[in-house]
Parts: sequence; C-alpha cells; structure tokens
Amino acid sequence: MLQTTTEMMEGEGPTARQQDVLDAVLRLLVEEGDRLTMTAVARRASCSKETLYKWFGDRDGLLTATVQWQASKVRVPPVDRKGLNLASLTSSLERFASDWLRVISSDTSIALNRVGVVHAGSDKRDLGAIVLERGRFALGRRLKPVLEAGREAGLLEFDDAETAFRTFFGLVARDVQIRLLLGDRLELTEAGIDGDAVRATQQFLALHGAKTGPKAL
Amino acid sequence: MLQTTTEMMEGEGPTARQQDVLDAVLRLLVEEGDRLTMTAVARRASCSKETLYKWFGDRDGLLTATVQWQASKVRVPPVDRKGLNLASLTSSLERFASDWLRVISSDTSIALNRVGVVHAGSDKRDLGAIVLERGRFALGRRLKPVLEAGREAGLLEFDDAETAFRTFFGLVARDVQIRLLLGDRLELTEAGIDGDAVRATQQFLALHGAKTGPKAL
DNA sequence: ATGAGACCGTACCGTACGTTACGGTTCGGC
DNA sequence: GCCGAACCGTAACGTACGGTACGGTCTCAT
Repeated sequence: MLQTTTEMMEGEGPTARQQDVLDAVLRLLVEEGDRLTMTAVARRASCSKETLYKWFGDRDGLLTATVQWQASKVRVPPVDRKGLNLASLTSSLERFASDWLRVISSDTSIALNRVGVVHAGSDKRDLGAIVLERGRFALGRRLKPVLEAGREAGLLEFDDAETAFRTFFGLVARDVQIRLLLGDRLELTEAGIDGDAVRATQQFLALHGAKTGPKAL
Repeated sequence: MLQTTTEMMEGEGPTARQQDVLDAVLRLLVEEGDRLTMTAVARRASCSKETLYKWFGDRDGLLTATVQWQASKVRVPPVDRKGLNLASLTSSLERFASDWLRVISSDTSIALNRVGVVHAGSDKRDLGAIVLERGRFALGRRLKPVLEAGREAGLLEFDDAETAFRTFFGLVARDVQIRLLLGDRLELTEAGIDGDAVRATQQFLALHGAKTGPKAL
C-alpha cells in the first residue's frame, strides 16, 4: 500500500463521476448489505474495477469514501438563538427529534450503521468511528448549543450539557435503532415519528424544564 | 441440506462436550468477531471440523446454537410482587437498569449483537431475530410485570406498559449500545453503572411516578 | 491525424475459507 | 480381545472474491 495517495484523500471532494459511483455503492449497500462485491459495484456503476481501485485504493477505501460521501450530504440547518422562548425551544427540540428518527430509520442509515458495526468488530475500526462521528456525535454537537441557549434563557435546567443531551437522545431513540439494526420490521409512519418527537420533547422538558419560569420573567 | 436433522435441534440442550465447543465459539467470537473460521473453532475447541458439521450442520447453525446457548445461560431472577412499595419498586428498577447496562456493555453481548446485526443484513435474518428476542424483548417481558405491579399499587401512572418500558429502556441505555457496537471505547465503571441506574430510575419515576401517592394511602 | 491519458469490459491470478473425505485413535459393550 | 461408533487431525476440493493485467474505445490537446 505504498502507492502515491490514491486520490480521494483529504482536500476537495469526489468528482461528479465519483459521486455517481459512490451513490451506486450506497444503493448496493442498502440492497446487499456489506457483502457487496467490487465486481457488483463496477457493474452497477458502469465502471471498471481498475478504476475503482485507482480512485479508492481498496475495498475499505471505497466503503470509507461512501460513508463520508453520505455524511456530507446531510446539511445542517443552523438554529437561530435569537428570540428563544419556550415555544420556539420546544419546536426546535421536536424538529431535532423527528429529523433524527427519520434518519436512523432510513434504509441508508441502517445499511451504513451495519457496515460500521461490522468494521468495528474487525481490526479496521475506522468505519465505525466515522459513522459514530457523523451520526451520534454530530447530533450532539448540533443540539448542545440549543440546550445551552435554552438554559441561558432560563428555560432549561441541567448541570452538564452532554448528560442532558444523552437523556434527550435516549428519550428519542429508545430501542428503535438497535431493533432496526437487528432486523426488526418496525415501520415508523410519518405521524408516528412526529408523535414520538412530541412525546420525547415533552418528557425531556418535564425532566429538564425550568420550574421557575423563564429568567426574564 | 437434506440430512437427517443434524442433532442440536429442538428438544434437549447441547451435551456437556457440545457446551464446551459453544463456549469456545463464544470466546473466539469475542476475540475475532464474526470472521472466525470453522478451522479456528475446531482448533480452539480441540475437535474436528467433521464433528462440528455433524453437530451443527453448517456455520450458521453453529453460530445460532452459540447465540442460543449464551442466551440460555442468563437466568431470570423472579421479582416478588408482594409488599411492593416505593422503595422496593425503586430498587427493583435500579437493579434492572444496572443489570441491563452490565449486560450490554459486556464483551460477550457486544460480540453477539455484532453477529446479529451482520446476519440481519443478509438473507439469514434469524440470528438478529434471536438476539433481539433474547435481549431487548426478554427484558421487556421481565420488566413489564414489575411496571404493572407498580401501577397496580398506585405507585406508577402510565397508559401502555410497552410504551412505559420503552421509555425506561431509553433512559437506561441512551447511546451506550450503539456507541459500543460502533467501536467506541466507552469503559463503564461499576460505580458509573450504578450511578446511571439510579439516575435513569429517578428520571423514570419523575415521568411516570404517581403524583397522588400510593393508592392505599 | 495522432499520440497520450482516462476509462470500460473482461479475463485472469492467488488466496481464504466453507465443506467434505479419510486414515487413525479411543472407548463402551459383548 | 474384538467390533463398531464416535471422534480427532489433517488433507483435499470447490468456489467466491479481492486485486491485477490487458486489449479496446473515447476524448482532447497539439
């Protein structure tokens, strides 16, 4: 593996053609799980195996690039910390919760998490770390400022934002992710997701909502 | 696969020798993940591959038997519903929470869940279903009577025991299981586990504890 | 137009591993 | 002591798949 870095390393993202290939991998990953073969990828993406190896180095490189490509596709809508009140905080939390439930119940996310779990069990721990980083930890980084703004505004009470976030995470995800990963047929309807988001938010507010009312009051 | 049922089917459990083999598989699974080979199993268990195939049919059969063997080892301590009060309910819940955290953070559980996730991603969905059944659902079956007894005694309030259980599950497990499955180094100390169990129980009681005091009061 | 790359399709190679086959050894029943 | 069953250790087989090599085609700059 002493080749001159096989392209696709740090720096600019994949070219349009490479993106097409990665999307093909993504689709194949959903259909076949991690037992997809390089030959199948080449056929699906209408490219040669030689090109795959040239662009991505090896099978792991291809999977890694795919995970990162997918992760790069989810855009982060910034949260406005202006004019925060209980209503806007509540709807922000509900939004986070429903978005998150939609993500973890998507075929793509399930497939990617499966790949991450598989790789975490082997020496190649990278993929698992990437999935974790772009999933659970990215969510934490996005949500914690909201929680802290809520505390700032006197709407929430907690000692540690990380701990508070994990509570919220637990209330939202519950057993959904592990059940889906283990193959449970658990179809979440739109209405069900929204309802769960509302419930989780209410529970979180019941645990961490300020009893004293907003600070400014 | 039209052999006369390869032994190890329904009915009596594995023989002592077979249990030794399954324990060897378990250890190997923890060390090697699901990429363990039949040769490695035979070597570790000091038995021949021929015997493995005779007893367990094929690789999947061996893994399935292993998962079931491990599942059969966790015994269920019955919960006494007599003399239930807030203190005993609280300590029951704390016990469940800490037991559960200890289970899901054990090397064995992580390895087994990984195998389940892998198989759930392929056509062979059985192993995932078994892990789910012996894990998450078994816990639900054990805990729900406790919750219902608590409600009966006027200590808890909830509409649906399943929903209440899932809330408890979320508060206890939070992000622990997915992080461990994805390879996060997350060492849980004894004290940490017990603390989390207490916290989760308190949070659960804050959400579902009866506001009106015990019924008998 | 032509030569250089980039890339496609396919054939090929090496290996790892699931599965089977076989010779040798142990052991319980007669 | 002897027979057969169960089992061990190892060798062998077949295949699937990661990775490489190569001939053919297209594009594009000169």
